[in-house]
Order: sequence, then C-alpha cells, then structure tokens
Amino acid sequence: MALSTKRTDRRTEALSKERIVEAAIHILDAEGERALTFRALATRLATGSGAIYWHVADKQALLAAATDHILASVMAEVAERSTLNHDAIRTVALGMFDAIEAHPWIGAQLSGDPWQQGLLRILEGIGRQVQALGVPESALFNATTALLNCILGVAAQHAAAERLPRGTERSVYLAAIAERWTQLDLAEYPFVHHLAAQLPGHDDREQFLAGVNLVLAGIESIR
Amino acid sequence: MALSTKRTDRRTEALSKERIVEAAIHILDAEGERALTFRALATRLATGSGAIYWHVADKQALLAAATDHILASVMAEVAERSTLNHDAIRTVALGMFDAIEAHPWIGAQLSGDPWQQGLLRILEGIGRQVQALGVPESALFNATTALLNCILGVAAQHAAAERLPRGTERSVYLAAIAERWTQLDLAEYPFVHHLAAQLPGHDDREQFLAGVNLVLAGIESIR
DNA sequence: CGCGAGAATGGAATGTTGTTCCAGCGGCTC
DNA sequence: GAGCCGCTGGAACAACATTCCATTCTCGCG
Repeated sequence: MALSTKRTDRRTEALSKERIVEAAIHILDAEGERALTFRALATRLATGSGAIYWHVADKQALLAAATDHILASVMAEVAERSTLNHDAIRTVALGMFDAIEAHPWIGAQLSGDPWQQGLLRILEGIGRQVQALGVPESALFNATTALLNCILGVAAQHAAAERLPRGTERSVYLAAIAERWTQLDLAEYPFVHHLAAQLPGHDDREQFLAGVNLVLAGIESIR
Repeated sequence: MALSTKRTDRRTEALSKERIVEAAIHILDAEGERALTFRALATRLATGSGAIYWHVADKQALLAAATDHILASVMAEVAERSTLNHDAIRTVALGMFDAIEAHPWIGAQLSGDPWQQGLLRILEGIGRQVQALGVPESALFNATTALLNCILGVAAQHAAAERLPRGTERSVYLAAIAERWTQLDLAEYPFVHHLAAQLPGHDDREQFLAGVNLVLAGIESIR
C-alpha cells in the first residue's frame, strides 16, 4: 500500500515540462526575474536541478517556454473578442501591453530574443489584420514589424523597471527618472528637460496606444 | 632612473575610466558580449579586477559607459551634417542604425535599459526635430518615443543576432530563421509562412528606414 | 628633503550561478 | 525474477561578478 500510495503521489506530482514552466512563472511573477534560479526552482518542485535539466534544455529554453505560455494565453483570449482590421490590431496590441505589464519579465525576454516562438503568435495575429487592411505586398513586412516595434518598445521599458529592487512604486520610479533628466545640462538637453516636466503623471498605456495609432495612420497613408 | 622610468610608464598607461571603457569596447567588438568579463578586461589592461572596480561601479555601469561613448560619437558625427526636420530625423535614425550594426552589443544594452544616459542624447536629437516639425504639444512625447521604438526594435534584433556563436554569417542566420518559420503549422501560421518567403534577401536597413518613414507619415497626419 | 595620508593597484578570496555528472530507483518487458 | 531504461536527486564543477586587503605610488606639507 505504501508503495502504491507513493506511486500515485509520484504520478500526481510527476515532473513535466509543463509543471516546471508553471513553477517558473510563479517565481518570476512573485519574486522577479533575478529570483528564478535552478536551485529555487528545484526547491519549489521538491527535486534536484538535474531532474529539471532532463525536461528543459537550459535556462534560455525555460524562459522562452514561460514566455510562450503567457503569449499563447494572450492570443487565445484576444481571439475570442473577434474584431476587424484596426480594432483587431489595437486589441492584440493592448493585450500584449497588459501581459507585459502583468509579467514584466516578459519584457526582457522579448527584447532579448524578438524572433522567438512566442512573438510569432503576435506577428501572425497582427500581420493578418495588416494584410486585410489592404496594405500592398511590398510594404507588408515593414508595416507589421513597425507595429511590433511598438510592442518591443514597451517591452524594453518594462524590462528596465523589472530590474529595480522589488516593490518600487511606479510613481517613485518615474519621479526618479524625471529627476535625473532635470539634472542634465539645460543648454545641451532642452528637449529632455521639456519632457521631464510631463513625465510624472504619464500614462504608459495611453502612450503605447498613441504609438500604435501613429503607425496605423502612417499605414493608412501608404495604402 | 629606473624609478623615474617606471613612474613615467605608470603615468603613460595609467588606469582611467576612459582607458577601461576603450578596452571594454575593443573586447566587445572583437569577441562579443559574452567575452567581456572582468578577468579578460584585467588581463588586457595588465592589472587586476580590483583596480578596475576602483574606477567603475560595476559591470552595468561599464556597459552603460561604453554605450554612451559610442552614442556620443554618433551624435557628434550626425551633428556635422546639419539638416532639417524629416531629413534630420532620418539622419539621426540611420546613424543609430549603423552604430548598432557596427557594435551589436549596443543592442542588448539599449533594449535592456532604454532610459540610460546614452539614449537621452538620441531622444534629444530626435525630439528637437519633431518639435520643429510643428507637432502639437500634447503629441510630442508620443511622437518622439514612437520614433525611438523603431531604434529599439532594430536594437533588439541585433541583440539577438549578437548572442549567436561568433562568426555566423548573416545570410545563414536569416535562412535558419526562415527555415524555422516554414516548419510551423501552415494552417495556424499562414502569414508567418508568407513572410518567411521574403525573409532571405531582406534588407535590414531598408526595413528600418521604412519603419521610420511610416511613423513620420503618421506624424504628418496629426500635425 | 622625508614622511605621512590618501589615492590607486593587483591578486587572492568569497558567494552564486548555470550546467554536468553520476549513482540509484521504479516500473516495464522478456 | 532479471535486466533495461526513463527519470530522479543531489553532489560536483567551472565561470563569473564582486569584495577584501596588503601593498605601492603620489603628492603636499612640515
């Protein structure tokens, strides 16, 4: 009986790539990117690091799998609210924005490896709509990657914020940046000074959407 | 005399932040990002790692300083060919593109920390021209960061290529990506398949410029 | 001229990390 | 039951960023 119980336990809690990825995501979300080590992961899964390596090639693959897991659910959710063209693009883009905001470590992953599996889902989702918009063949690639750049941009921004000590308030962070900007030489950096003033109280989501709209307007003009 | 000679030598080859940064850039350019370790740096400077730490806070600061060093020279060079508005923006942008292509490790640095000193130079350079373009106050920030996103996008792409084993041919790299794309499920990724066909023989610089032009066109439309 | 304080140096030591290695266990097939 | 194989857990390893410290060098002051 003891044996059978143990076996059941084993089966129930059997190690698998999926279970590993879920544990990794939990650590990443709860304690940040730096806290994800194979030791921490092994502890949380009550096993050794060697066992994890049997399921996952290396840390990069683990992070890629975790990112893909999140992005897949983003696209799945977005796919339900089926809209068309412009609105569809905005919906996908905002879905990405929210995902990156909720899991900032994705930002580092995406900007570090933009052609990884996960982003292809987004490329596909956006590209189809751009195509449906009637963009000429020759400009398809450029228009789609321009939209992707908006996403990579916000990803980079959140990746930077992610590296901060845990629990830093967003407003404090923005204030610190504005502070640094205003300390620059006014004669040399007049424009940056100008921007610093409106940096606090700045809405990321709005900026992101404005960027997307700008690109969409540009696409309209070449259609 | 021996003493004086030794002292002179010391003076000539005295360690300084500048000399350290130059050595770091040399290693980064010659052997890639992964090769830049404090050991390698100490060896190249014929000193110990402790001495380096006296001049540089940590590795992040070193990379930031190296990046800033390059970006400063980019802006200096661009400033000479003084043009206006659209052309000035394109000139700055292309200068950045060329810099990232020549020193791909900058890509990783920029996308990892988009608000670092170095990028502010670019922000300033582009922002002024956007302002001169007559963009309304409320859209200034958004328009400028949208242009920056194009640069961050190409930075991320080169950062990914940088991580590859040394000496990988660009065409081979592109072919490998196209190969991966065509192996995706055609039903699920029709658009990616479509793009894969035109991925080899694809001109990065042109794509970059097209993205910038798209954003510029969008800016025109809200002016 | 000497001498002392602080700047600067070089290399050893420390603590983590990703990764590899291996001895063994459990279930499966003959 | 014997033997193989997928899988496990944890020890061992190499590399790294960073810290520490004993020593040397420089320069200004008495």
